[in-house]
Amino acid sequence: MKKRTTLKQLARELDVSISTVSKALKNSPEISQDTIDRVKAFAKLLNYRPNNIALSLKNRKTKTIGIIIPDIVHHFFTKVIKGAEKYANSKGYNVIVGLSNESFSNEVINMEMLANGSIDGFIISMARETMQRQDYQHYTETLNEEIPLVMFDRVVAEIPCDKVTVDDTKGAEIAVDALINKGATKIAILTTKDYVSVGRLRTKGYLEALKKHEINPIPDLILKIDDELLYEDDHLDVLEKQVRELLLIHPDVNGIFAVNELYAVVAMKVAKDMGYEIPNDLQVIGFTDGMLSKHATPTLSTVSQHGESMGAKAAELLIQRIDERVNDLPKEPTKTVVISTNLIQRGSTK
Amino acid sequence: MKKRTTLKQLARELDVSISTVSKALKNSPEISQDTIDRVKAFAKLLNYRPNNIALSLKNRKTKTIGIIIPDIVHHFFTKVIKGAEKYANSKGYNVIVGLSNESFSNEVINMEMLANGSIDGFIISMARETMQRQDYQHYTETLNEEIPLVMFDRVVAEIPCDKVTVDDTKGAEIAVDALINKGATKIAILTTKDYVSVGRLRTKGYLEALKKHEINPIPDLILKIDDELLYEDDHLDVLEKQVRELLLIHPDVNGIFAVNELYAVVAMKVAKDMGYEIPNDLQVIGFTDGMLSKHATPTLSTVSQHGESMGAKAAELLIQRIDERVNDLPKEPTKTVVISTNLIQRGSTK
DNA sequence: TAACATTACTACAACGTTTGCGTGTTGATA
DNA sequence: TATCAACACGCAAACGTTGTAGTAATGTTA
Repeated sequence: MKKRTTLKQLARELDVSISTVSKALKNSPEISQDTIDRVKAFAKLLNYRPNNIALSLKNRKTKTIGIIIPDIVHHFFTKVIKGAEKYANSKGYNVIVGLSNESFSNEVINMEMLANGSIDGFIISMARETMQRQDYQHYTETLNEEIPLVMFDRVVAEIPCDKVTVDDTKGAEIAVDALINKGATKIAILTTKDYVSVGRLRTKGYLEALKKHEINPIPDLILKIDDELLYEDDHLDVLEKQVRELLLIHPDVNGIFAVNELYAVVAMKVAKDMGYEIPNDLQVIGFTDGMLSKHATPTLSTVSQHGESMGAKAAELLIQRIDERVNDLPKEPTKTVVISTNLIQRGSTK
Repeated sequence: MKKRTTLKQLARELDVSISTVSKALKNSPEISQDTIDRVKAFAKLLNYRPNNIALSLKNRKTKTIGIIIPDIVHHFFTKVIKGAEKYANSKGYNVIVGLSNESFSNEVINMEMLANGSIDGFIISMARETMQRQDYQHYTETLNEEIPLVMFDRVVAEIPCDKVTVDDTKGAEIAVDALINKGATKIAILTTKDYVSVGRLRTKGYLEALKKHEINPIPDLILKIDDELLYEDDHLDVLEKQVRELLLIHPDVNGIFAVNELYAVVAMKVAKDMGYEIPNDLQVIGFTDGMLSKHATPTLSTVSQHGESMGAKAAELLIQRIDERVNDLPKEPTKTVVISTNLIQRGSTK
């Protein structure tokens, strides 16, 4: 294996010491201009570039952050990565992604693979299985080892770390409020099982909006979908069937709020099949602004989560913590940044 | 900053040498069972884990690969990452992602950030700007430094490295062939400017299918869209306008082949607006099987690229090269693996 | 009992950097 | 001409590992 150019090689060929070469490349005043020029010219010739690994070892920091997400084939997470990567890069950091694939053990393994010095900190959104199990040991261990950790979107109160979330409750409330103001009187919600924090919170917002308008919630209209394997192709059928049943039993539903865009699009599809005209007979609002919302027919009104901002904010918080740790600054109390949502009105509402 | 447990600490506390600790943890026969047990117990107690960076420095390999892609908010690339990550992880590798954002300089910067020892090899899909400029210096430099490089999807013949592509020409040909067999007689293509290799190749396939059926290509029906900024929201309007004009001038077009799913979905939308009924009046096939295809109305028939397989294959080729390099094995000639596409028939074709 | 083998360790170098400190050579000053 | 700065550079330690070579203290053999 060819070895890359090192200081040692430059030193040998130039017949000076390694330290001289190192210092010359850094324009140290200890070194004569003459030598500096010689060293630099030769270094350029041999295309010398300092070995990052050696630097990481010496400085005890890697300038790399790890992002662990449940799934990358998912517009929202993708946006978050983009935002985080952009911010991190601007600060000289690289980004390693780990995919938990919604599995607890994958999440643990991924974190262990990285927590051995490969990264300076983590940005994490919990795997579904981790939420179900409520086993957070790997997070606390990470924090015990003083590896900074920032959670986003799917967070949990028990872990004392910085967090970036969306105001799920408020976002849902605003969406349902909008449906009501646009004339919807009987509104269903397509949500997830309660262990998914975002599903729970958005359901809460739905209920609050109803309450505000003095509408009694009807249990039948609250569809808690088991999103296990939802993104696997076959399992959308289940969702379709449930929505169809709902509309058969309650044909006068004239508003649907879905906690993600996929549910919303599927609901629209079913409704259209059943003869509903959107948005006249039935108005629909989703959550998460992705490709589907933009290009569905009709285009889907949706609550935008600003994934890119979330990613950038998470990276910012994390890098602050890293600095704090490296420079032994006093520890600030952990904070939770709430990124506000906003409702994007499109064709699925009046 | 609290320091993590190191061999040195263990050694000091156990009152043995560092090497003894190191060897004990590896069950070296040089060390007595007694000592091995003591060391291991103590190591466990202090939660010792070897520092990866130190190992990377010593072994001169990082067990990390870099993936540079134009954009992560893109279903296809996301699939590729997923496939690559999965394979890489199974081989003990981590994945760093770099986003070029379609910009040449970002691509170069990202590669330079990583080519200083942070990674063992690259998996790359070219930025649009790089394709336009045809400036491949950073690739050749990387190869000169003997850093293995595997290109996928957007590849270029000039660079002597392993490649993973899709049979773009064949895939397009099959799609257009299918349209013809299903009764389409006047088929338009929505493609990109020629510097995008996949656009060029898919156009070629389109032409070949026409030729096979002895249909004369009509220049008007070949829409080469400038996809600069296409994924930025505003610029879809341009595409819409072009498709509308095409259908106004040639209202008897009864087949459309689009080189990606977004073009296809937009085309369907315009056509529906203009009163076409899909698939009866007009059949549409896209390329790349993503979320949009699955959930558009009607669902979109599409040529699947098998992104995940591509990613896995790219990672496999790369890791082979890394092994080859590390173990000083004889260099195999570079190879190009073509992943075959297949046509997924959905609602937009008869 | 001298020579040798075995056991169970330790020392050291190396991976590629950075940096504080030491040092030899100049030229200027007293 | 002895003293001293300034200059220009080298030395060595450190970051955390691993592996080779060396070494005491035993036990075995002739």
